[in-house]
This record gives sequence, structure tokens and C-alpha cells, in this order.
Amino acid sequence: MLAGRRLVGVKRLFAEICDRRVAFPVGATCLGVRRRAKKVILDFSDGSSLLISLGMTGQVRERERGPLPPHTHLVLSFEGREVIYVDPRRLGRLAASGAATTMWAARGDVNAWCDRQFGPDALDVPWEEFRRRLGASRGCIKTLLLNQKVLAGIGNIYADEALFRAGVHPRTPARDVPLEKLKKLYQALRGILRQSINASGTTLRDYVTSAGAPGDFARRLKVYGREGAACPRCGTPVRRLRWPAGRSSFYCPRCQRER
DNA sequence: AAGATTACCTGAAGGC
DNA sequence: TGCCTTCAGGTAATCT
Repeated sequence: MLAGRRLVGVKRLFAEICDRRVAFPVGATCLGVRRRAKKVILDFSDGSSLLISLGMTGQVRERERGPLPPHTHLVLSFEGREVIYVDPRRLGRLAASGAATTMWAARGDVNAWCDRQFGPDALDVPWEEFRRRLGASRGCIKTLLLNQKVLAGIGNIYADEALFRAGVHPRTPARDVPLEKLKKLYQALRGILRQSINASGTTLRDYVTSAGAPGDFARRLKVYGREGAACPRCGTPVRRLRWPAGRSSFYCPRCQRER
């Protein structure tokens, strides 16, 4: 728990993690930690907020005894507790993600930036809005699911799993997905995200919870990462689809027919 | 202007 | 043994 603790010091070990001009609110008290889309946000008593983008391998966790772990980029010292930011692949960022040229220190600016950047959270978007946001586009359904401006919070694993459960091929143009399948997709997505949260997420290689424990959802995955394995529904070998820039989608060619 | 593509990043894993 | 290549995928920038 960080809420109620005063930030007393900051140590930066990796310069590119955030802009040098980032003014950490040393002396202010942490009011709480929240999530917006896939970002972690710390709110402080001086009206500022710190926005953390974890990228692929970023972790915010409590500092344990002994030397700092490798790839520790930041140490936030609170009264009675130290929190570290660890990120081997360094895709994560502090402040506004990206080029780290701007710091959104004021809470209102952080929230406004998020409002511009993210669509409704996939966990609580109403069906009508889901349908409106996905049903009109010519773009591939999979690409749209991953677009945080359309829906916030969905990554590659859960997109593939939801498409499998709904029986939709990842390359289907979104506007061509039949309404009943779109509804299935909506329900599958919410169910999967909810189940995964209950199982503390999905650990393939790197992911751990803030307590350092691996997530337990990996064994419930039906297609993701299972190229060549039998589809749990029909037995057909699961296929991998390659997108540009090395992205993959896993799907069952029989349960998820193209067009 | 929407949609498509690419750069960023490094440890793990596999081929030879 | 060790060097080389490939892969992972969230995000923003760049291209068409």
C-alpha cells in the first residue's frame, strides 16, 4: 500500500526512462494507485500524477532486501517503503509514454491526455458502444481490438483468445463480422478479461504481479502460443498468422473461417 | 484521414 | 563452445 505515504526521494538509474524535466513530487503524499487502460497512475497530494507505461516487461514492485535487481531504472523512496521500476526490455516509459518530451504533471493534464488517448475500457464498455466502435470499420477486427483508441486494455493474448471463443478469423474486416458473432466477441472478451484478472493475469515468460507472483491464466489459453496443437474444440491444428513487424495471431482455421 | 507499416528494445532459445 | 538469427509485443511515429 502506497496510499498515505510521503515520497521522500527519487533515484534515476536509466536516463531515457523519462524526460529530465520530470519533476517528481518529493515531499507530497501518495493518495493512491490506479489503472487507466494499460497505464499505472500514482496520484499525489500536491495535485500531480505520475503516469507509468509498462511496455512489455516493465514492473512496478516493492524493493526487497539486498542489491537492486538488474534493469532497475528508478527507485521511488516512500516513508517506510521503497518502490522500484524494473524493465529489462526498456519499452516502458514514465510520464506520457513515447518520446518522453512532455511531462503531464498536473492531474488534470494526465487525465485529459488519457481521455484523448484511450477509448472506453474493454471491461465496462456497454454493448451498444462496443458495436458502434467496432462494427463500422473496414480494418481487420484483430487490429481494431488492439487499438487502444477504439477500446482500451486489450493486448495480443486476450484478443486472440476472444476471437477464438467467438469463432471469428482475426483478419476479418470488422464491418463484415455478423452481428451475432460480434455479440459473442463482446461477451467472450469481458469474460476472458474478468477470468484473467481473477487468475492474476497470464505469465508466459516475464509477467509477475506487483507481489512478484506469476499469473495463472496461461493454462486456460486455448489457442495463443499453441501453433500446431489440436484445437480444443475440433482438433484441427492451431495456426499462426504473421502480421507485419513480426506480430502473430493464433487461430483455429476451422472454427474461425476467413470470410 | 483512415488504415497499414515500422522502429524501439534485450534476453531467451534454437540452429549450426 | 560460441556465434548468429529469430522472436516477443505495446506504443508512437511514419508512411500510403
